[in-house]
Amino acid sequence: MTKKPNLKTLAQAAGVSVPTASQVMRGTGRISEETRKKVLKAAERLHYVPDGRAASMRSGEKREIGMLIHRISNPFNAEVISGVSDHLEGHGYLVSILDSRDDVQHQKKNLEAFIRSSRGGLIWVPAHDTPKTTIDMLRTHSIPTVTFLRQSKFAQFDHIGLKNTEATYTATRHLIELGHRRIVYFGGEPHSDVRQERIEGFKSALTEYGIDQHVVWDAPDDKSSGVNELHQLLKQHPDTTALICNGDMIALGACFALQKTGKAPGKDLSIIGFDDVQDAALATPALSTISTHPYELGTLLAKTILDRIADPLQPVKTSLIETQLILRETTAPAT
Amino acid sequence: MTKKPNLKTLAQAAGVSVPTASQVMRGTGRISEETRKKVLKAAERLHYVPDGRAASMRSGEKREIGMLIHRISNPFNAEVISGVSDHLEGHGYLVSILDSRDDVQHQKKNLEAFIRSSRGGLIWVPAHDTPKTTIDMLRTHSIPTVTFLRQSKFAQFDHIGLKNTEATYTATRHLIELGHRRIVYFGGEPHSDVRQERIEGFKSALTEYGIDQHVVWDAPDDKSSGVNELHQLLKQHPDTTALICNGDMIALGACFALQKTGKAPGKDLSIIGFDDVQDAALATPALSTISTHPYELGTLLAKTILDRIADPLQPVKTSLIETQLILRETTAPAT
DNA sequence: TTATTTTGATATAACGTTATATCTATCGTC
DNA sequence: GACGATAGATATAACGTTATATCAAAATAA
Repeated sequence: MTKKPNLKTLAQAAGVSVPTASQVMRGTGRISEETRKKVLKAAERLHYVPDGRAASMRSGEKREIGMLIHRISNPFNAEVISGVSDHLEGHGYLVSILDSRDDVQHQKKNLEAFIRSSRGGLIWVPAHDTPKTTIDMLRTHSIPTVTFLRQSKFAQFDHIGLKNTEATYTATRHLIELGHRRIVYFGGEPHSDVRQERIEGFKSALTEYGIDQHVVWDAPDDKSSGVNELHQLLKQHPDTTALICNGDMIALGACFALQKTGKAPGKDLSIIGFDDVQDAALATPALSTISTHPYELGTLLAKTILDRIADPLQPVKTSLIETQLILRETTAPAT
Repeated sequence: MTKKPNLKTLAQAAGVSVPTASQVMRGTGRISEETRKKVLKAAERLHYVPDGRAASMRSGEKREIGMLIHRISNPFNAEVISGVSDHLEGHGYLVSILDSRDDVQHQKKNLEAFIRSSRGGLIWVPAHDTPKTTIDMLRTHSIPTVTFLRQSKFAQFDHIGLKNTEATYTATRHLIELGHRRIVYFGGEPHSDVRQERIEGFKSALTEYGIDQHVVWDAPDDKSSGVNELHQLLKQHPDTTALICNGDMIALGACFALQKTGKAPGKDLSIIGFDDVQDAALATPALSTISTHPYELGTLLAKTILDRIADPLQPVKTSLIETQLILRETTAPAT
């Protein structure tokens, strides 16, 4: 087992100096065709790969971007990641993912390690209730950062978000025009800012049509919670005719629970989800939902972080992505 | 915007030498309580964070493990990742995820960048048809590597896998004992070794019971493919009474397609999935499936890579995880 | 011809750590 | 009071790169 080759051994093998070898490997400087070939040949033979740590430390360039997100298995996030990776790989960056599991402890640990590792930038979905100290940590080390989905209360980072208020406003209005009057906002956790925005759109549509019963139901955003909580909800508010859900998963859970009791989503209770995950279109009945454009969001994130890295002092930017109401089979006129 | 503090500025601020500051930060060496406090105070004030690149380069320690997997959004993988992270974070490692999207081009790019970045180890699901050159690249740089799910044909790495053959053997046998005779292996891609193992178990059970019709149906492992391909399958093999599926997603797709045509999974066609994803239990009807133990698998992966790092020359180990046949509502006696 | 530029290479220092060796007090021991 | 041992600090070099300055030889210009 021979030791790992470095520039020194490579230079010796090729019969040139260390800086020359370095220049050949990077394609910079003035190098004759002859020595170029010599070095490349030796590099091939030795399987030489530069040490990114040393290179980055000396040059100050960081060719790695981290994404710290709240749920790695969320299919929406997976699409975003694809968009980010495709764009950044094209610019020579490595994109690596960290999972905070929406837990501030995990998040803190990950961020500390992240800062130590000196990457080029951070694309981040802050965990719920992220404390100010965590934000300060990032600010202090002036790491190029873009948040998405959730915006930090405490610090100004570049941000790409969704037009949440507009989205739920449109969805709620659609339900009202179908004749629904008892509409419940279903799911999400109380502390979530994104959810707050969505609730705002929900309420403003209701208010606009003179409906003053604004029911909001807290529940985790997953499928099993949708199953369990729907019963509670209907027990407490039996006159409910429609749901605006905080996510597709809880919406699908609600559909499932409804069917178990012999009722039909759409016919007996109109349900609108959020995200348009793959399952939404494939469910029975197919779920009406609000579609975002995750891949495009990813591309925009990539561009934004590159801009920020290129010019760290430019003013902070916020972009909001349009959403689209997709009507499938779980929405119908109120009876 | 002041410059990033380093050991030198920290040492100056605390009025000590650089090595002393370093020792305090790492808690090594002989340090008096007095100077310890001085340094820690200064570190706090300056928000000092060590540069992991420099530390790692000098000490040779790499406190970061990479996971390169084929589908980041796969809920099974998410569980594995949790298991790995929980264990490795406890040992002071940062776990970062790379997504190959099961594409050898992406995989190669990612691995090259990975090698440059000099991490401590790799936990890897090789993409389908991973070429020998890619394996050689890893071997040449002698990176501590553990594969899981899929094993590399060309190189000997530590490996954690599933008892695939045993799993499908048991499942198939169960179907036969329920009276089924026309059983089809449904889904997966022809090149997959894992699938090959599963097909082996499937066939050996059939053979054991004297059934010599061994139908295997190729199809991508996602839900929409299950929906589309089931019709083709039933057209070509109308006497099919049961399916062993290559994954839960395609199984759920098949259930869905069946229901669309007015038939009932379980009653009209028995279906067994693989993985036991969250949706399997929540579907209507609930999916019978083969459960693996992803979190435990993750823990085992973490332990294995730590062992390998601790002693790179020890003999290669392979462990296979037990699976469990979970009977829900999509399996019933043949009529 | 001499002066000047260009080409192709190299020497040197620096990035921020940590390992190793070294050094001075102070302490305990007989 | 002489000696070795130890506590607590530091000097120095090294990890593997790249940026900058430098240099000799060849090419071009005056």
